[in-house]
Amino acid sequence: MRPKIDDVARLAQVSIKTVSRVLNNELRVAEDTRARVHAAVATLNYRPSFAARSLAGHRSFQIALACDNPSPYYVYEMQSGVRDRCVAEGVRMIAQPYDHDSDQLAEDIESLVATSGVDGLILTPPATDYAQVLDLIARHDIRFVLVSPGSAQDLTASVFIDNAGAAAAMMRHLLALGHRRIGFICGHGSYATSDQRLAGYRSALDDAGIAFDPALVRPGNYDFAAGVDAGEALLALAAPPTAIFAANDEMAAGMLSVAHHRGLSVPNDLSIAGFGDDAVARFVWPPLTTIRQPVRRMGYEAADLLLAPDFRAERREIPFELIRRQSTGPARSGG
Amino acid sequence: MRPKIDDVARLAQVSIKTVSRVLNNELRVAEDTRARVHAAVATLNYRPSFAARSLAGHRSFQIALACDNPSPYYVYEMQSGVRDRCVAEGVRMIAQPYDHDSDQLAEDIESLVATSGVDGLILTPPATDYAQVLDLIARHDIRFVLVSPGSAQDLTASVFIDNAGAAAAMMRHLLALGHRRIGFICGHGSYATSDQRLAGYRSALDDAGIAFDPALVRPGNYDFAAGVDAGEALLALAAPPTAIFAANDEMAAGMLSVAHHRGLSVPNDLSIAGFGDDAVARFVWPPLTTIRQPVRRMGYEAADLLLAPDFRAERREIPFELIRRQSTGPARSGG
DNA sequence: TTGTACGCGTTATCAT
DNA sequence: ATGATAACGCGTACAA
Repeated sequence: MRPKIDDVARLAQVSIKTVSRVLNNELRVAEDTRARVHAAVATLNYRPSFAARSLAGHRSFQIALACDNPSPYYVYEMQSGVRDRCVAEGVRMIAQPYDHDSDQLAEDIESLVATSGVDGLILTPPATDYAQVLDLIARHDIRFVLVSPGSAQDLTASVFIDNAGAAAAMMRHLLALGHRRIGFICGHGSYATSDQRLAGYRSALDDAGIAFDPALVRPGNYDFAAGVDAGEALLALAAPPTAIFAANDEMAAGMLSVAHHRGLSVPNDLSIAGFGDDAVARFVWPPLTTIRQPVRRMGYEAADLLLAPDFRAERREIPFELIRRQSTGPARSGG
Repeated sequence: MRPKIDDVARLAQVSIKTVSRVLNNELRVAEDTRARVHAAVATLNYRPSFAARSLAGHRSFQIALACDNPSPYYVYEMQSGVRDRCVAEGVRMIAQPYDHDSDQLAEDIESLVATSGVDGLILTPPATDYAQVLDLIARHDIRFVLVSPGSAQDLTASVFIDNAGAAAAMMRHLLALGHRRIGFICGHGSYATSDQRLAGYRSALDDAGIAFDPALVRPGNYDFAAGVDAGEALLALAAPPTAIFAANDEMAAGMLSVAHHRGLSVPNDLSIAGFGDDAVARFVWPPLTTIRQPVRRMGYEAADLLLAPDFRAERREIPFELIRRQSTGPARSGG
C-alpha cells in the first residue's frame, strides 16, 4: 500500500498539517521538526497524491502544453524544454498534442483546463492567435504563456524570436552572396510567424533597393509537399530565382528535392535556405543554411515564465542563430 | 464557477448518485432519467473533475505514455496514435518523455505511476527491457503494454513488428538487385530492436549462402552522427560494400551524407537502405528505400490493448511495409 | 430504479 | 510553532 500523509505524520511524531507544511515549504516550522518530517518522507518513500492535492488545494502541480506543429521535431523539442523546467519544480507537464484544423480545438483546450484544473497553460502557434481559444481560456482565470504570438502579444506572458529580423538577416546573407532574384516560400496562413518572416523578406529587399516581385513569392503550408509544389513553380518561371528562402526547413527540403530531380547542383546552380529547429536542415544534402530557432530553450523559458511566483505579462525574446552551410553565390549574375 | 455534480442533480431533479450512474454508463437507469441528466449536463456544460474522480473511485481516467526515442518523429507519432485511441474513450493521455540514459529512469516512471494513479502505462524501447523498470511497475499492480519488447515478450500485452523478418525482407530486396557485399550499421545496444534487425540481416545472408563478414557490420546508436562514422569506416574498407543497410533512417541519412561528401552517386555507386518511421527517409536525397514501421498505428493499438475491458497479455503484431525508392544494383558485380 | 451516508488523501481555517 | 477539523467533488456500499 502506498504511504499516506498520516503514515508520515505518525512516523515523524507530528500532525498531518505539519507534514503538509513541510511539503509545501511553508514558513514557521521548526528546523528539527522539518528534518524529522523529511526523514520520515524518505524512509517511507512517500509522495503526495496529485489527485488529493488538487482536490483539496488551490493548485494542481500540473501545467498543460497544448502544442501542434507541422514539424514533429518542434513538438518534441518544445515538450522537452517545458519538461526540463517542470521537473526542477516538482510540477508535472501534461502534453496535449492537438490538430490545428480541428474545429473543436477551442473546446478541447478549454476542456483540458476545466477538468484537470492545471495551474497554467502554454500555447504554441497557431492556437496562440485563435481568438476563440483565447476567449475560452480567459474565462478560467488561469495563467498562460504564448509561444511566438502574433496578434495577442500583450495579452499575457510570451516567448518568441524576432522572426522578421531573422528572415531579414538571412536575406542579407543571400544578398551578400550576390543574389538578386530570391524566391520566398510562405508558411501556413494561420501562423503569424509566416507573415512575420515574409515581412522580413520584404524589408530586406527594400533596404537593398531591390523591387519586390510577387512572382517570386509562393504560398506554402510548412510541409514538404508544399515545398515541392512551390519549388516547381519557381523554377518554371521565365526568369527563375538564383536563391530560394523557405519559411521553414521542411519546405526547403522539398525545394531541395525538386532541384535534385532537375539535376541542379545546390548551391552552385541554386542556393536554398530554410528556417526552423535545425533537425531537417542537418539531415538533407547538401545541409541547409538556416535560421535556427532554439525551440527547446523557448519551451524552457515559457515554463519558467509560467512557474514564476510573480507571474506577469513579461515578453521574453530568445536569440536566434543563422547557420551558414551553403555559401556559393549565384551561377549567373542576377539581372 | 464550474458546475459540480450537485448542480446537475438539482437541474435534472435526481440525486447525485443517479448523475454519477449516467456519467459512468451504468445499467439500470430509466431512459427518461438518463435523458434528463444528459440534458442537464449539456445545459451546464458540466464535466467531472479528474481529481475528484480518481480520488473517490478506483479509476483515474488517465493513462501514461513513457516514451523516448532517438527519433522525435517516433515520439510524436506514438503520442498521436495513443491519443487518438484515448479521446474516443474519454481518457486522458499523460505523455512523459524520458531520457533513456537517465539513471533515475526507473524512479521517474515509478513515481509517475505512484503519484498520478494512472489506469495503465505504455512503455517504449528501451525501457521495455529494463528489468529495474519492469520490477518497479510490477509492484504497483497496474496494467501496462510494451511496445517492441525484447526479452519480456510474455510478461504483459505488447505490440510489435517482426523486426528480424523486416530486416530479412530488406536484405532479400538488396540481394535480388545483385548486391553481395552488404554493410550493416547497428542500432543502440540497449534496444532489442537493434539485435533483432541484425539477426534478420544475418539470416538473410545465410539463406542466400553468403558468408557473414564481421568487417561489414559497424556499431551505431541510431543517430545521424553514428551513421556518418559507420559510413566512413565502411567506405574505407579495402573491399567496400556495394550496399549499406542501416538499422534506422537517421543513420542511413548520415551514411548518405558521407556518400555525397565522397562524390559517390547513390544508388548508382552505392545503395543505401534504412528502417524507421519514414519521416527522414522521404526528406533526404535520394529518398531512402526503407522498412516503414507504422508507429502511429502501433501507438493506437497499444492504447487499444490497454483500454480493453478484458485486459490480457495479448501480443499484437503490426505489419510493416517495404518501401522501394532506390532500385539500382551494384556498380561493379560483387565478390 | 433511485437515494443516503461515508470515505478517498490532501489543503485550508481557525484554534491553541 | 503546531494541531483538530472541516472542506474539496466524486464514487461506493448499502438501503429503500
